[in-house]
Amino acid sequence: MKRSRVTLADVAAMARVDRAVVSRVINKDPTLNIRQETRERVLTAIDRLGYRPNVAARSLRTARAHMFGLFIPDFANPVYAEIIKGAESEAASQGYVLVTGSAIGAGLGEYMDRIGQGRIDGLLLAGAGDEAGLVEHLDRAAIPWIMLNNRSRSVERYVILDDERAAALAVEHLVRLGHRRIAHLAGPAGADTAGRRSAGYSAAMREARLPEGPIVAAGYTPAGGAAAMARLLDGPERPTAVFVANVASAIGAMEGARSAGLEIPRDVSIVAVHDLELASYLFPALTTVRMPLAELGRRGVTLLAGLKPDDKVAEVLAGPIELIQRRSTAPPPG
Amino acid sequence: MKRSRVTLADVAAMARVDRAVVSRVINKDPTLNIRQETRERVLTAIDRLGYRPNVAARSLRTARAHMFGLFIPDFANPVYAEIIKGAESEAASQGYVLVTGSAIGAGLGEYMDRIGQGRIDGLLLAGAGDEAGLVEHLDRAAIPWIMLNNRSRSVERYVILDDERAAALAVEHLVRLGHRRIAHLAGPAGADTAGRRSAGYSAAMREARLPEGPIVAAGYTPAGGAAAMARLLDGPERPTAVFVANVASAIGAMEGARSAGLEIPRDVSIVAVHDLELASYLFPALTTVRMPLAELGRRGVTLLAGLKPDDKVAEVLAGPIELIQRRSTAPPPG
DNA sequence: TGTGTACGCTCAAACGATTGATCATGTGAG
DNA sequence: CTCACATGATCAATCGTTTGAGCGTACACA
Repeated sequence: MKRSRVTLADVAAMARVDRAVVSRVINKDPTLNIRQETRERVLTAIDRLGYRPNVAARSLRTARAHMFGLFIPDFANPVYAEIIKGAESEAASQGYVLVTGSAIGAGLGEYMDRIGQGRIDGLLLAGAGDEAGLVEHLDRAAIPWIMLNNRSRSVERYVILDDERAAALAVEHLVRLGHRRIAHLAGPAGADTAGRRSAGYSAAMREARLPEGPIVAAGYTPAGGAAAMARLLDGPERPTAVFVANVASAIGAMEGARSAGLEIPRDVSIVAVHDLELASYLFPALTTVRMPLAELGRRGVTLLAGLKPDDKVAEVLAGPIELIQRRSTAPPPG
Repeated sequence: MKRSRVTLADVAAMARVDRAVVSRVINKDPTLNIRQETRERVLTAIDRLGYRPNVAARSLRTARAHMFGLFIPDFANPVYAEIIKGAESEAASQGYVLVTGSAIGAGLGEYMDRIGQGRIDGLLLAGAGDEAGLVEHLDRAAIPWIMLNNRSRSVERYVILDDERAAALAVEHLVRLGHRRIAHLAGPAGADTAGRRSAGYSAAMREARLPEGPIVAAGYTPAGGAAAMARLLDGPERPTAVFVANVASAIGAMEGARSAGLEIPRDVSIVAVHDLELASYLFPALTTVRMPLAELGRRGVTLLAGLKPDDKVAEVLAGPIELIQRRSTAPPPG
């Protein structure tokens, strides 16, 4: 491993041209008029020396880092994996590097301080809430940012999915199977996605002229789902189906139902929002509503690339939302 | 949102000192001798102007980016989430930013090109194989790097876990329950972890004076696990227990067993390497061997911070490895 | 009075790439 | 023969920080 500290000047010297020429060749500057032979000398020198541009110098001069950040609450939640994939591939095709970070033992504020100024050209925030001071922190950083999957209360700067429609699809599926007592295992009280899915649930129930079943809120985790399911099944009129706001809670919800001595789907049907590969391997395989999460990440990057600090973004991403029927839903008992 | 392009010079002007003083105050330069009053003027100015150091300029000057990279194959694999968490928190406490990326539609080579030179001070590679040209790419980048969980064939530059011991713990658990026909659902043929876990399986079987059951390799995915399990159960002498090399494949393996009409653990016991929150919510809850994955990430960062490009690292991380007994293992039938 | 030295700062040269301005040379038109 | 202009480059300022070296003042000591 040899300490390669090759600079533009080294390349220029080898190719017997000015540094400016090398720079323009690398950046394909259209104003550059150059002989084919000279260009080749430059290219050969770059190759022979193994030259790679120094990002710090370039960023300093151009005030652009060609890097976007993506901030998520937790890597363990597989739902974010999809978003990351979409965002990464779109960033790559636009010539940006996407870097993903999460807030472990540190809020966004501290994270932004460590990121510093000029390291990233824009920030995507997935799953962030309306934490106090969040917007202020972002604005202090003076870079464009967009929230994914969260309609921030304070500013118009978000891309979301059609969660209401996703919820409606799930509920309609249950109604079509013949269910009438459909409960709702909702997301955490503060979360915007949770609110929209609950709204979709209510709308669909109204549409079907059914009374809203019991509704219990829980975090988007298996543990939360299990606890909430226990409470749902505790009531006098046990629901025959449950619409779960998130696949992670649904995994816990299934366990909760089993602990209560129920068999899925014979005694209770379960359908959840967000599809994962995992869903087909659960027992029973979980019926889900697939959302275009990768597309959400992709769209976020695209918007970010063309965004100025004061621009507004308020978009509900159009994209395929479909019910993936598996084995966790069936007609009600009796 | 105001375009904050505050520089050292602005701060210096406001505090009526030289830029050098501001710089030294910020970096807590011990050689700086300064009056308390002056220091306070500087601090106030920084605060009033909302100054944040420009990372590009700093990196250019110091040739350090204070950023480490972590490269993983796939965000969807929850095993990496643990590694990321450990690495992120350690990086933060050392004053580094950790950025995680994966190779989506691009190999490490292209990724490194986009990362450029000088953006990161070191790279952690988790789950990378011995792909051709990998080491060359890394060496061209002229930064320290370490492989996690993979004993690279070509260079001594890795931290791994004691996979053999993990496998032995799993097998011993099965033996203790009374199993004698213990099959092995191994990892992908090329993977180093797979090899070590298989070695551990063989050693433990030998120790118990049991014949090695059928061994089938599969990728670390649910789909791979399901297919492999089908083949395992296809033989003449059906095993009464299966040691699965990875929790993701185990999820598929459980489904494979069910498809074959078997009940877990009544007909077949299953134990897998790597614990996840998810494991308790599967049906039946999966017995696993917990490995110190977060510690692996943490250790990687620590080593990276003190590594010079030519240093060697070859470490088997000592750390707690324990069997988490749940419901997927029981005495053999009969 | 001269000298040593500690204090509390300031000066200015880097770091490596980008880019508007400039320049030398050759060619064709008038 | 001169001017205009295209071609194919070069020059040099600039981005914002860091950091070794330097500088003025005050005070102590001989």
